[in-house]
Amino acid sequence: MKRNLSETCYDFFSTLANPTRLAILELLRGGPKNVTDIANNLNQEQSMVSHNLKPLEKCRFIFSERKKRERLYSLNRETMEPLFKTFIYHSEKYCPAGGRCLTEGELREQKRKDASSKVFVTH
Amino acid sequence: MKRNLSETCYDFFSTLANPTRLAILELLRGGPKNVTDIANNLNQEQSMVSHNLKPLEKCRFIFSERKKRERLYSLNRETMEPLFKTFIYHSEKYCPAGGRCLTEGELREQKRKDASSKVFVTH
DNA sequence: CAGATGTATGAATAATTTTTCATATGTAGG
DNA sequence: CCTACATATGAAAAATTATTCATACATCTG
Repeated sequence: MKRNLSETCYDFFSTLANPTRLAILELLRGGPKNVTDIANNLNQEQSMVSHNLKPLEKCRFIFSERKKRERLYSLNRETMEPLFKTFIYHSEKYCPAGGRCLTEGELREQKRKDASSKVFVTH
Repeated sequence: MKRNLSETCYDFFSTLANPTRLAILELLRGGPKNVTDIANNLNQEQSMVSHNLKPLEKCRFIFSERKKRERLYSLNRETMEPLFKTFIYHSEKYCPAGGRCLTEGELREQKRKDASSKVFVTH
């Protein structure tokens, strides 16, 4: 029952496509934290943090273990660091507009640059 | 005006978090295609394909160039291949359930395995 | 075991995103 | 310049996802 990339990737990327969850992942780069700490750090409700931790753990971007009363969440660095690295490389090379995607005008400008510097690749 | 990861990553990952767009990216691994070809291959409306091509190009996951009447879209392999590679590695190691995220039961089972095989990392 | 602390859950509402359909724009050829 | 082909766009409707709030559950401590 092999499934193709586009099917299997969807959970993976949609779990990452959320500002709160990305903020949690970034926070956990600094080390394991419990739910309350995460909520305080991000200025978010505890229940919202819990709701968002669930898909992150389901996809195993984070791990968790109980420690006394609390539950410590930690980052799956093996996956997340390469992912962040690819993002950073891409955004620095292709999206120099402060790391975000391009506006219409910026896109036109980039395409012009690409064309003149032969970076443009059509394969 | 440096922005943190969680802000800048959002466009990047949310553009990938869509089945149609993932299918387009996968299709373009096979080489450049025009809009009509993509629509036919995916059995989707042309307008829907166009709508989905836009964010992909905005984030520069794909490039495009006009060729006579049509417009040829091609994959930014430099970004997409490492991304797919990270996904495949992750899903094979952490989500052996056919490449998708885990169900409740599967997650418990995995955590048990992690614990016994010392793969579990808390950092 | 009662209370305190920490976390998870369900369900309603709110917000965002996707899809569709009609139509506009852009380009090449006769 | 008229027509056909190729692609893009806007706006409404549909679908999905996020957020909130109340409350349940689980664990530790005295």
